[in-house]
Amino acid sequence: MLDRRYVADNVDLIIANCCKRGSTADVARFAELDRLRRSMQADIDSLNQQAGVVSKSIGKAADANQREALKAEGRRLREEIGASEGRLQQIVSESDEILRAIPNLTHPDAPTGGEDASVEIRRGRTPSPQFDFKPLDHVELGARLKLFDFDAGAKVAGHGFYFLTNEGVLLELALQKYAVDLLMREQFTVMTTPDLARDTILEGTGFMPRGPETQIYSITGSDLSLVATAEITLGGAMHERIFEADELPLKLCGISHCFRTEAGAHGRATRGLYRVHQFTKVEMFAFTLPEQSADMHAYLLDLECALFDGLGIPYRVIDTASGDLGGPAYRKYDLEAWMPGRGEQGEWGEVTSTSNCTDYQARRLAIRYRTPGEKGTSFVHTLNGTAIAMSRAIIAILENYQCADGSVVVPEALVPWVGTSRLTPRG
RNA sequence: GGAUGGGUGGCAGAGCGGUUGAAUGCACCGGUCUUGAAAACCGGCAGUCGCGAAAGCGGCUCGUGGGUUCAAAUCCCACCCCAUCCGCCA
Repeated sequence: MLDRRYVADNVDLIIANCCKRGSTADVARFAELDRLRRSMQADIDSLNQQAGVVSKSIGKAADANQREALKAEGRRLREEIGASEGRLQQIVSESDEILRAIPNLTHPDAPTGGEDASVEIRRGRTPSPQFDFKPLDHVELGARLKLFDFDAGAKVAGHGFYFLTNEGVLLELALQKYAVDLLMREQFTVMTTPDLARDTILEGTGFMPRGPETQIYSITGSDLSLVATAEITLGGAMHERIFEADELPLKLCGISHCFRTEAGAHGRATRGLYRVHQFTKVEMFAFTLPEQSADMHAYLLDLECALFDGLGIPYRVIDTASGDLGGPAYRKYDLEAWMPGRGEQGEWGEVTSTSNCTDYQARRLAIRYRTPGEKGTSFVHTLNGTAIAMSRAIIAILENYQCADGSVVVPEALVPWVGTSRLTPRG
């Protein structure tokens, strides 16, 4: 959420930004409502003041007659106030709804436009593999190696769910340990996190539970939803927190399951592990001072690169275009890994993403910091980044490390935990 | 699921229906003292919204929402949250 005052004072700028972002938020309507709100607030304030004066005078009334007259006057004023407040409340709630839908500002260097406008800014250290055979996709590889069971997943929970089996499990555990080890070396505080969160926390983080187009599973009869990412819980963990400036930046890393309905995504790259309703993810999250967030963002991106370089997976880095940033992000970088088994010739597929949300999440989550010697508090900046999303990392590993005989080499970095350097087909 | 207790300013913690936006302590800021620091002492110190160029003025806020009243942190109702104990349980 942006600052109400800032939006009201910069309507043209905000409209232009919404346009870049592909947001349909009715900013002009917001501005109109906010003007109305201000003038009504002024009226109510003055009525309140009058009522207060009347109330105080009752105690000093000369006689019973005067007292009754004053009481009547007070009653009349309060009724008038009540009516005005009702109308004001409607205006506020309508304008709030618009305000919440307005996306964050956009970094001036972020490319403008839709998905096609996104810009590749970097390649990973590992070149794309050249096969002298027709590479298989991860579904086929996994079937031969018995790494997952989609039939059982569908039987138990429906399409989009799966069981990991055998070394598939070891791969996932290895990836988690690999990511966590690196992040602990980088002084992140590692934690496992709740897989459910209150709707207020989801909303504070910029997710919309229970809408018609929601990506979120909700628990009926409660205000809880399954989290779509640990970003929600890690950000929510500091709800209403006031940091001392010297406590920042704070770097957290959370392991959670992620649940997504993927509403409206049917038919699009739904094969195998690519788009599933549940996966496990190691997520990075940072709280910073405003002046630290740009550097932190670059740092999170570097860590994502280091993780995938360390796995020997080819990837490219995308500077996400304005129309694809979603609500909270001010700027976003995606890592897209090369997936040789996708499509006809192989395709890039998103494996991680890191966003600088500036103060957009912090405002709704009420996460602030205090600077010694300065009055008041300011909102922190929040950033998030995928360390490793298990399902997609597994796709990238299987497809890039496959051999002509259907075996798959285990990335050097994972061998200690997988316990073998090669996965071979089982009879 | 059952029982009890509790939600007040950055924290801790008082609070009689009107003079309490809120005692007190801690923390914090400024000052005196000191070579410096500590201690002691003096002073200041909630947030937010509106009007205003500013100084300032005014409103609202004591978990949330309703109610009683001229007037509610204080009385009534509902709900939410937190803690502890009991039951169940990995």
